[in-house]
Amino acid sequence: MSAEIWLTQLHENGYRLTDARRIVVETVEKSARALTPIEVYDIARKKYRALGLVTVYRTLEKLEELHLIQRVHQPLGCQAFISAGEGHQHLLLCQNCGQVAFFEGDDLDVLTKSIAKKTGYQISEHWLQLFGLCADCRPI
Amino acid sequence: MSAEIWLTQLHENGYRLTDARRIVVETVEKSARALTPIEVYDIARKKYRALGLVTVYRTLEKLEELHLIQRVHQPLGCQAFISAGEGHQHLLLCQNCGQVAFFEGDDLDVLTKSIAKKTGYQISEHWLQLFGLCADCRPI
DNA sequence: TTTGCTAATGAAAATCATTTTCAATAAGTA
DNA sequence: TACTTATTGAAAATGATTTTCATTAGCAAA
Repeated sequence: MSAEIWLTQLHENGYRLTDARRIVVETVEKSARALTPIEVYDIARKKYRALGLVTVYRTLEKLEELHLIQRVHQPLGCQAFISAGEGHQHLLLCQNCGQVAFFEGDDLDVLTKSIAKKTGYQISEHWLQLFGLCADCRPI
Repeated sequence: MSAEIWLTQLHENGYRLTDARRIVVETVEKSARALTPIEVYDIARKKYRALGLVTVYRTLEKLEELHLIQRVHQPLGCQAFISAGEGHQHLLLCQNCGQVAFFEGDDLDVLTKSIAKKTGYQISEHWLQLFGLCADCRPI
């Protein structure tokens, strides 16, 4: 997914294309790890000094609404965002460098059905996230 | 797990048993759904008027540290706590009433190993959470 | 092009959750 | 019972996020 596609998506949904939005989109889209609003602000401001933090919050909000980015939940906090994978994807986070990898939702169906039977719940969604060390960070 | 056991755990770890702690423990332990600090405060204060919100925060912090409660991550926020299950457990949340059910981590090993192979990550932890409607809330 | 409407902006203020500070109190041991 | 010190609640401080508002700029229509 490229920055252009994100901008097109914004435009098609009635949002105007501004310099501030272009910079925020580019920053988030480029990053291999999840970024908090402040981090986006700090990085983006290197290229666009006038950018306001409020605009970062507002742009992230819109990108999330369009499912172009997703919030990443971690033990230390849940304010960071990463580019959303296409389709139903799960996250794999490197605990050392923060790099995020995506993987397919594969088969949780069997587990889900068994849990539904045991608990009486009607299950409609699941969150799965793995933590570990990426190929670069793990010990040899 | 009963409130008494939690209090014993606190005591054994060098913490004093106070009325404030007893009330907070009882409130969280009794609840079938995850409660935020403010919710704990509001409920607990009905029985113990003098309770301070700060004490709620501090008590929850200690209970989490002793793994007696755990934080629950949800789309709308991640500040709520629920009594922790014993051993490695996952959560199943009712999207209507908020009730929380626990289930065993069962076998994610196969999936985990396959993902590790594909991505090159060394995987050490996983988070799995299911959402749905509990037996009482689901349509007939 | 140029114009005009209005969405979008950034700064400052407001809000909300959480943490820190501090003097008074009370738990639990000696 | 007395003493030590962890714990308390109130108030202040902090930090993240949201709201307000006057100004600016995107972009559709002329």
